[in-house]
Amino acid sequence: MRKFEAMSRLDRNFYRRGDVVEIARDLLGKTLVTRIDGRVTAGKIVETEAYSGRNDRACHAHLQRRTRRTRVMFEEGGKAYVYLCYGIHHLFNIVTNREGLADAVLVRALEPVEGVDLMLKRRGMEKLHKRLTAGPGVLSQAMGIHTDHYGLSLVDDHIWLESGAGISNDDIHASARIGVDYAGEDALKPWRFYIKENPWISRR
DNA sequence: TAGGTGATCTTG
DNA sequence: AAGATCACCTAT
Repeated sequence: MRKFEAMSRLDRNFYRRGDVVEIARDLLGKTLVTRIDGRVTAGKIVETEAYSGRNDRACHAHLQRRTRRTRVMFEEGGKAYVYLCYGIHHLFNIVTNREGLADAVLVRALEPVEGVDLMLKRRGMEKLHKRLTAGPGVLSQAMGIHTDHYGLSLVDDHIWLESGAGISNDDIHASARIGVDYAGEDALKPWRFYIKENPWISRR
């Protein structure tokens, strides 16, 4: 039996709630699962960042423009927003909120749960090391997520999330988001969340 | 600390 | 049409 089979898949009501910051916190401890070409990999989410389409210059959709890249963020919550960053890295985001309200949560780090051998192979690594899934670019590579998955429903059978034991507020640390200095004062919003003391987060 | 890499956005 | 920018990662 797989470790996550005792859990249950998050449904669309989880993603369609209106408070993206709350959802970013709730996502800690949930398990992200991919089944690609019939092969399953899974990891527990240990670090996230919230992005709001309104009043947040760090969000790609904050100007309300629906481009080929930002389009999915305006769709109803529960879909994958994957984009290419710095020409190299595929970053995986979870779209939230109702149609027309463009919020998303970036998944920044995972603790490997299943399919470690396949993750290592995708990463070109020999041995298990924190670098396997600590960081938004590397975790997407380990899980096999790339821009072909743009717009996929997270209630479907390719990429989805499983519930898990919740993380108590005492065990969650909030801090400023990483790499968003261009956003001015919005860069100071404490919208990065991670599980305290967890060895798999992307930065200390 | 610097450089790679390509989509996206801004400027002229 | 060209240049700047960018939710990163790896190796010195």
